[in-house]
Amino acid sequence: MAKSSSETGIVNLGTLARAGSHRSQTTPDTISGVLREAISKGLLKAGEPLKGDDLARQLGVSRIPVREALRQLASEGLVTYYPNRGAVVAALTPEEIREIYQIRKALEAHALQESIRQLSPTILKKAKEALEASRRANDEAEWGQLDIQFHEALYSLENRPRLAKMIDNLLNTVDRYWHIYGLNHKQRRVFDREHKQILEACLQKNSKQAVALLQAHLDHAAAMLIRTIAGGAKTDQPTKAAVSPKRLGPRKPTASSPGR
Amino acid sequence: MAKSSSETGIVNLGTLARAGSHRSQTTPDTISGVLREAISKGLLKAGEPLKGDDLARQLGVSRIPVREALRQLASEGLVTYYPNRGAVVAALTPEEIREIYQIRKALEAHALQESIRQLSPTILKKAKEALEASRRANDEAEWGQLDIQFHEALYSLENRPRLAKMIDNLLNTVDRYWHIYGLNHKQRRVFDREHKQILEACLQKNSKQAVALLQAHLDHAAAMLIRTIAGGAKTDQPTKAAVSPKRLGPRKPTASSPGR
DNA sequence: ACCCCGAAGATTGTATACAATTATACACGG
DNA sequence: CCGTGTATAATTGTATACAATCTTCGGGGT
Repeated sequence: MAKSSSETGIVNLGTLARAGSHRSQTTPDTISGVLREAISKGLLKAGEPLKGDDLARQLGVSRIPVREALRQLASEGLVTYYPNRGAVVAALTPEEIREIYQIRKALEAHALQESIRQLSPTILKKAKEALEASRRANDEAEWGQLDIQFHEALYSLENRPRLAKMIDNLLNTVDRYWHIYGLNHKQRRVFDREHKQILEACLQKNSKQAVALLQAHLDHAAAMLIRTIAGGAKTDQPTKAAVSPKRLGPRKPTASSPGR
Repeated sequence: MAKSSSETGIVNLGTLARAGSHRSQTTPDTISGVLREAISKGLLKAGEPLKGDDLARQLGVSRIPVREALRQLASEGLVTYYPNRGAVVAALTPEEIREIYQIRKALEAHALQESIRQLSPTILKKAKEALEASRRANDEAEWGQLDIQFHEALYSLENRPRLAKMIDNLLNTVDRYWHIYGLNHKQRRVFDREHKQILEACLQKNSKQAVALLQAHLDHAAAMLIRTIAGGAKTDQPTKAAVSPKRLGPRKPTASSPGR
């Protein structure tokens, strides 16, 4: 078999698979985990084709489990599936990002509201520590992790697995744009102050204010991100205009959603 | 090959596949559509194993596309996947149902709030018609369909595909319990009155009240459903205790969720 | 009788092979 | 030069075959 055209990017997924904490019980889950991380961290560019053969070879498996992983990611919205033409990393329009942040606002506000009455000192301490650690973080990725830890600590998601999954899913979907533009870094000051305010409201069990502050925080983040993406000359790919190496036509992707 | 043990229930999926509107572009989507419908309509009982071989034979395909469909449904939460032991129809505990309704409340309240300012007369008329048609509906399923139409008309989900998908997904997940217990029928009066009130608030563009009424409506529905399930001697299966023909052990299912 | 162990059957998991579809390159006619 | 049609290559989609795992059932030991 002659070498396949483009080796699906610069990233070595095989390495990621072995190095990372992706030792799942099943092969497709391992693969979807690796790809999820690669996508949410911005290592794979939006629009980039995810070819079954390439991925399979890089990961040392056949295309069957790869297909299953891709289908799962498609169902999560991280990947767009074009029938008979394969999967590409999902590209989000500013409008979609806006929608996602609106949904996040609704879900996370709900999560915090429910959580705030039963916030134990232990949890509050954990949130505070994440916040403080984030001030000392010295790279983008670490700050992002701690940001998420801070938020999720306050939400008390342990007993609400569905809510947790939905929020995580939305986070994963937008995360990469923060990484790509290095926005976390630029906004650290602002976000840190907002986090501090939210935490204070939680300490005072002032749920109304905490929720309002959280919503404002998410609004700011969304506005920042959308402004950067829409306005920024620099779109998704670092230098050259290669959004879709093999550009995929205008055909619509599978809805894959419940039909009503 | 000797005949496989149990033919995956009483339902003839092959028929459903050909009869219904499940002519999707891809085989796995067709299959997931059929199964989604069968599950959400309550034709497949909670805990019932979904064996790859059976489904493949009934649908006239191989197990490969079936596996992909099952994985997608697992990602949607309609099916629970036990590694190396296959998939079963997801069983919801009262606690999970409560969680789902809380999430629905958050999402649908958001949807309605955003939608209400731009509700056109056309849309309001459509909602009203659905409501009126539901009064004339003479079976469970039809009423359910119109109920959903009424709600979704008011939410204006056309421009918010992710939100639409998430709401639909939650609906699909809990729907079968209403069908199984025939609860829609018993609650028609109450629900109809509540729908009417919501519609009136929308007509007056009173978004605050409309949202409050919607939330109360969902709270009532959740309470009703949970009371029935938890209290009802009749659990999920009609007569005999056959929740899991081949009972699946206590091993945990795959999380299949983003790992943090 | 009970429990532990092992073999047989059933079922899932995946690699391989092939069919179907789509993209690409190139010659041809306008 | 440009659009069009056709051959070729690349890629996806799925059936089949086989390996791995799990469940069940029965025998031997206690």
